[in-house]
Amino acid sequence: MTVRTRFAPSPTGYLHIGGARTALFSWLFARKHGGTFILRIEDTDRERSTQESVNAILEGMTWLGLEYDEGPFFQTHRFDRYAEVVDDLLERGLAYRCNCSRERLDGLREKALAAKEKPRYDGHCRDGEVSADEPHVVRFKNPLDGIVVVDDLIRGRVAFDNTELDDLIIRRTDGTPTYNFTVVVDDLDMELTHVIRGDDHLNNTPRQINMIRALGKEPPQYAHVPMILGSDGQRLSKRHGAVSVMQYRDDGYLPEALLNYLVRLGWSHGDQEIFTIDEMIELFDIDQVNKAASAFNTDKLLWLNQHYIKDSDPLRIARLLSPHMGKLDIDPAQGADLVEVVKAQQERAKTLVEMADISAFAYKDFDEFDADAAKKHLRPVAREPLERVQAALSTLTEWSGEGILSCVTQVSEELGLNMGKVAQPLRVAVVGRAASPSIDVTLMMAGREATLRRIDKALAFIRAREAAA
RNA sequence: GCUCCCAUCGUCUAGCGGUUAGGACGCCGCCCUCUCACGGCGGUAACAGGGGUUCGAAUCCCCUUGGGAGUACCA
Repeated sequence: MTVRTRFAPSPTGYLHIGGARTALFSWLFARKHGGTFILRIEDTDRERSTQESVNAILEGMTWLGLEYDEGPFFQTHRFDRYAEVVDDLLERGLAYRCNCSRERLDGLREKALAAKEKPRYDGHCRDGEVSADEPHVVRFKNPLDGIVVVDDLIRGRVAFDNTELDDLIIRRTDGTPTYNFTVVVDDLDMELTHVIRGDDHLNNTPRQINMIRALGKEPPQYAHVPMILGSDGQRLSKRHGAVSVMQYRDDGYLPEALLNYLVRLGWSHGDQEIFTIDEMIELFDIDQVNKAASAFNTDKLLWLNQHYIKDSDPLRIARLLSPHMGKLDIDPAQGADLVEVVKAQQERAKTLVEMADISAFAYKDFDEFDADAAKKHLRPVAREPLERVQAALSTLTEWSGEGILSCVTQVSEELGLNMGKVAQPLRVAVVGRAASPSIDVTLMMAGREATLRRIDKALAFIRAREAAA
């Protein structure tokens, strides 16, 4: 039997972290077993579904590299099929028309709550004959007794009593089908073997199984993955910190870092933390997935992102970094070789946004010195070292790392100072702040002109300071 | 309220009857060092509580507590 899994988001928003992980697990499971991964858009809620969301979800999947083999299928394109199945159920007496009023339903609900019971439809129309000509919904005839067992790949055996379930609506008054029903029809029609989805669907599963059985079929295997919580331990939701996966791209994260982070959220393979995509596919196993919800932790994502930035081909990083430079009004083609910049900054940046920020000095002058750095390093004592190093640098016939370094060491030796006493003021003068790659690389990045010019500026700064003292 | 699910360091987790309860992120030291990083070394820190079962429980069972989900003519 070929494995067939699906990811079935509803297009009522962007692809968020939780959805992305569910998609990842489904995708990995299919890939591991040489199966098929299907994308299905559950857009039966026509009020809230938007094309914009569909695009956002597709874009997110693409960015993460979670390519699907079939789909995307849209449920709104399958209304004829759902109608057909509802009619069949109706004919076979496994579903019935119901015209109970909103008021009656509300009353039922209130009464149940007052009696400390679970609100349930009472089956009022179950045996009645509501005409197809009057407004009505169609309800599924849920078994009245017995238990439904969900053999969950992650949770184990979970049993529900049929008396806890009621006759759910499968077709609305306006003729459109409802979620729990379309899922059943689709999962069956698409011949899914494994349904991997969020924990929040566990309670829907017994109803779905009952419908599947009514349709004369056997349910697929289920695996309900736990939720992802926000860093505060609260549930991640659209209104609570669940940001779009595309936001992570914009914030300078690499897709492989996000994927690696996500796969370790709720799943593990011994003590291993770093997984290539191939390793994930090879090692992933659904029954190694944790049962407990887990909290999203940005620090760890940051660590992974840095790891992947550090380990990646500089050429690729440069390509990904480019748009972030653009946001800083920098055209990387004008100035230092971006690939060289990446090589110099690879182990200094946790995100591409940060890398762009700390590399800007190689392309344009900064507005002002970082206050702390200037206070500490652009002091009167730094004046002579700066003047000397500037003089030495200006005589360099070739602007090279070796030449730059020898200027700095030579000046520090002449003045009997530690190299830091020369390099730090020089660094602050050229970069505007106290941290940058090694001094030779830094000056190479800034270039001869900018270096000499900025030293002038730093010297002016020191003189002004002396004058003020 | 009712039904269902869950519970190991702050966080992600290993553990699947016998371990000094391991790793990772973070944090704190030290080393490296022209700064920042990287890297190396070391440290901090957990079995929610209570009952059982057992020669022996983080591991199995029950209860409590605490989280979460569902309870829609949403998905």
